[in-house]
Amino acid sequence: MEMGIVQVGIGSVILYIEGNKLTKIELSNKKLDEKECGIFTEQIKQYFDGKRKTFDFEVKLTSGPVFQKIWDYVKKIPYGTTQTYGEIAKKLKTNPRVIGFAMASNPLPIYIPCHRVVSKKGLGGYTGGLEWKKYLLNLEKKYSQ
DNA sequence: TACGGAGGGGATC
DNA sequence: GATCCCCTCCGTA
Repeated sequence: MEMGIVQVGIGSVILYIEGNKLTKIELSNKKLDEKECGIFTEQIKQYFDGKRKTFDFEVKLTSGPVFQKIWDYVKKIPYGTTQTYGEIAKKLKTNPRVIGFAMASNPLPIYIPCHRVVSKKGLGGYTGGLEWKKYLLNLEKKYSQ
């Protein structure tokens, strides 16, 4: 299992790579030492520089069919925009509750832009902490203009 | 089989 | 507005 670390303004992004595929992304609020790891760290860096809006490396997702569907849909939410749990639930003919659960168990934040999924009333929650969610939304807002 | 989770909407005060 | 309550449902243990 290989590992890559990218340092960003708010903390560090830790990437876990198995074979040629990204298996897990972890968000840390600590400043960790950077560690290059091929296209994975490269694309993440570009994303945080506002130079990249989509990722095209291989990933490994292991979960049930419903979550796969939800993640696939979330991946298609355009850069710089947001959608509510309710809207997505309606599109996929399921419950907002299920969407929330899918986001919470999503192993690949950023790659699957769950920060673009917000609650109808506010921000909703975020696995790596709400600071990250705000940071990412702000970043995309800044670079999508 | 039971349980919980990053929501939503309606009823009520 | 602010609570409360009930809906609903997939993955994990």
